[in-house]
Amino acid sequence: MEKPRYRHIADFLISEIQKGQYGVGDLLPSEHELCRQFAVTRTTARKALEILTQSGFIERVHGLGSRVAERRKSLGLLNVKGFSEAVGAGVSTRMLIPPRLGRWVTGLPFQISAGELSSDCIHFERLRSVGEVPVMLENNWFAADQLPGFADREFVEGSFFKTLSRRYGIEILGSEQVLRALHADGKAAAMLRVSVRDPLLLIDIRFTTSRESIYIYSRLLCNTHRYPIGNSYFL
Amino acid sequence: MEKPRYRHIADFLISEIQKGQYGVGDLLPSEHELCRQFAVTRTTARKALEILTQSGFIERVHGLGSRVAERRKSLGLLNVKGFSEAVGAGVSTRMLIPPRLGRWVTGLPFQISAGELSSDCIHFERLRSVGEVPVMLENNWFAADQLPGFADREFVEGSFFKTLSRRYGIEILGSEQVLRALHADGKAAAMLRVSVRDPLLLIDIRFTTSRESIYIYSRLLCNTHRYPIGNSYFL
DNA sequence: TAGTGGTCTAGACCACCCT
DNA sequence: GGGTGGTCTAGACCACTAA
Repeated sequence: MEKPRYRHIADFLISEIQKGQYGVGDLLPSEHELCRQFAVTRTTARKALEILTQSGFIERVHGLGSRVAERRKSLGLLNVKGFSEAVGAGVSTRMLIPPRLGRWVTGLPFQISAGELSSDCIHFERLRSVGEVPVMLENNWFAADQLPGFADREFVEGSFFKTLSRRYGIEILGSEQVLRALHADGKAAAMLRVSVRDPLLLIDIRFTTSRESIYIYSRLLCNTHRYPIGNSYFL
Repeated sequence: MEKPRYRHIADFLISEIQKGQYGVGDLLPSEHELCRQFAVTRTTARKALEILTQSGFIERVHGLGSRVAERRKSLGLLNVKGFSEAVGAGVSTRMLIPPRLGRWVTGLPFQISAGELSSDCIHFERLRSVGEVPVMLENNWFAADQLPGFADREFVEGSFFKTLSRRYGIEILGSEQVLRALHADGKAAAMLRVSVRDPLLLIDIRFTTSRESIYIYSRLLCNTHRYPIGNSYFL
């Protein structure tokens, strides 16, 4: 039942990175250094570093060390290449409904657990644009009792995921997505500045996190006409 | 420059699985058995098995062994949960244009290399249905010179990917996808039995494979009205 | 050249599965 | 109980990076 030592070491290093003790590009302690600090052999220290590698926290360079990596390039479809990455400079985000207590969404293609439903729900809505073109209407829901004080403070660097990581030590581990194409209704058409009945892409996402009981539910409504949604990943 | 021993062992085991020496659910030789066969220590044998685990070839069960797994659950969007898996029994595939030499597609959001363009192109088109409902029109393109004799034989168990794996030893390693919602044009509407201007989901995919020079290009046109496209993965 | 990560050996103890 | 995988130790040699 005890956590293995390599897991302990990995968790420690991850929390250090999340706390900002090591910035992007910095070198983590070497394998031998970790062996000394935690009184383990290199096999064990290496296994810990391997976890960080495969989770995308570090890149290992032969002869140099373990370098803290740019965080996750493609986390499902939410990290939208072709707009927040590909387009880069011209991307902006406007908060339409700031985080606050609200009703749980209905109609998502995921089962929301009884535990979650018994908690209050925090919801917020944002509009993402490329230049002056609105391209994505984004809604997010999650259980309030797991993230105390969430609604009271600004996001870390304007990023929801950075806020989860830095403030609560929560990492996104994976996601489940359901995609549909549909006609724009009146409200969506107005928000995304398209015609009613124009085709839009609806993406429902359930993110799993490093805390077992916490899921993040997102619904993205995308105008893909000018900026299609890109997504890549590798096994 | 020499391949490490664990890589040798992993490659050997993968080729055995691809050749069908071990079927789904079968147990691979145990770690100790591999140690004997390849005259290595457990560390090395384990590292080989870890590669197979992370590539999705096997599942390891404590106290039992390494069991050959059902191949890849979520390979990008092509392996469509919510229809070919979720719906299961009622799924059918009809070959509209069997594999044959054709023109390279234009208009995909990927750069097709000069090497590929200088080769002939094999193309085929399939229609996938759930029960009587056509839900996806699928087109595939790839360089003919890399897969000799491809057009001359039937698919292995009706599966394109199984054919690549069993016949050519090629595994899909990852994919890059671009998504758009668009109006159905006349041809698409007829094929998918929807109205002209109904919203459809267009998915363009570039698959990377275990052979560096080989890519598979796919274009999927999906009627998501009744059967949305599902996709999940984990880091 | 000193320090780093990559590979590998030869053991050990334990928890788990099956019979 | 016998075999399996999970964890861990205490070394070794090598290739790579940076000063």
